[in-house]
Amino acid sequence: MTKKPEMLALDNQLCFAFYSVSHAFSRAYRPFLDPLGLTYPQYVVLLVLWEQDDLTVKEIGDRLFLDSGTLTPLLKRLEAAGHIRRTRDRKDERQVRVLLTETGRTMRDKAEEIPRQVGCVLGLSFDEVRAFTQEVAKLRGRLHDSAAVSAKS
Amino acid sequence: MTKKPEMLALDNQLCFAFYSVSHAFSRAYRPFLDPLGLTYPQYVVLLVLWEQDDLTVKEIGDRLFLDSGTLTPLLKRLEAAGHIRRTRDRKDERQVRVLLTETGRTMRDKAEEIPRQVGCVLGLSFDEVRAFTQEVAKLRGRLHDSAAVSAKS
DNA sequence: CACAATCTAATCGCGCACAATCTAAATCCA
DNA sequence: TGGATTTAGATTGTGCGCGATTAGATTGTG
Repeated sequence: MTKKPEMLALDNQLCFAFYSVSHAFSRAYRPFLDPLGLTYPQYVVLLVLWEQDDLTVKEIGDRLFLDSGTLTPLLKRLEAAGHIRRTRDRKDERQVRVLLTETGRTMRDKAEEIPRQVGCVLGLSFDEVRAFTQEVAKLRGRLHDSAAVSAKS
Repeated sequence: MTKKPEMLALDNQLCFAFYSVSHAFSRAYRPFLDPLGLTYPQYVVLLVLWEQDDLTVKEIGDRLFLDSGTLTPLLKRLEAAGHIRRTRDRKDERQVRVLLTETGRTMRDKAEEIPRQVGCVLGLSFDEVRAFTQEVAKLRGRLHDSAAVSAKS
C-alpha cells in the first residue's frame, strides 16, 4: 500500500530544490555583498527601497513576504550602517517610514553589476531568466493563496 | 550610463524568486510538520536517512549542502526527540554515524502523504514537478561549480 | 463620546545557516 | 617512526525567519 517508493526521494522534492538553490544563491552573492558590508536579506530590502523610497515597514514586508519580527532588527542594522533612516509617520504614529540616506542611494551604483555577474554562471539568457523567474513567482503565488484559504478560519 | 533600469527590479531577480518561494514552501509544510514535531530542515534530514540509513554527519551534509555547524545542533534535537541515535564510528573515531530509531523509521509513514498534499496546490503534474525540480537542481549545480572555481585559491 | 475591534511595530524565544575557530583522530610521507 | 597535513565534528558568534505576545495608535459602532 506504500505509494511510489520514490515519492519521498530527496531528488524528487521540488521544495528541497528550492530550499537548496536559495542557499546556493545566497552563497553566490556573498563574495559581492561582503565588500559592501551587506547580507543578502539586507540587499533585498535595499532593492525594494531603490525601486520606491519612503515605505513603511509593512509595505516592505508585503513586498518581501517578511514580518516585523524579521524586518525590525534588520532595518535597525541597516540604519546603524547608515543606509537608511527610520521615522514614525506624523499622520499615523503606528507606522514607521523607512527612507534611504545618501549613502544608501549611492550604494545602488555599486550593486548595479551584481546580478549580471552572478547571472553569468547560470548559463541562461536574459529571457530564460525572466521566464524562470515568473514561473517560480507563479508557484509562490499558489502557495500563498492556499495558505490564505486554510487560514480563513 | 546606467544599465537597463529594471536590472535591479525585485521582480526580475531570479535569486529573490527562489528565496521567497523557498520560504513559502517552508510555510506550506509547517501545518503538516508541526503535528509531527518536526521543522522543515529536520524533515529534510529524515528524508535523507529514510533513503539511506547509517550515514555520517559529513555524508548527510554533502547531500543537503549543509555543514556541521548547522547539522550538529539539529541532529542533537532529532536525537533528543527520539528519532535518531548518534554514535562515534569505531573504525574512525572522527566520524559520527547517524542511525534511525524505530520511532524515526515509523515517522516515514506519517510523512508519506505530505508531498502530495502540498503538491496538489501547485497545479503541476508529476512530470512537470520532476522537470522543474531537475531544472532547479541544474542551476544549483552551476552555482556550486562556480563557487568551487573561485575557491580554487 | 465611549469603548471595543483592528492595525502597526516592537519584542522575545527558538531554530536554523554559516563563517571562523578548535580539538582530536587519521593519514601522509620524509 | 614521527612530525606535518588533512579530515570530521563540535563550538561560538552573528544574522536571519517566524510564531507568539505586547504596546500603542487608529477606526468603527452603539
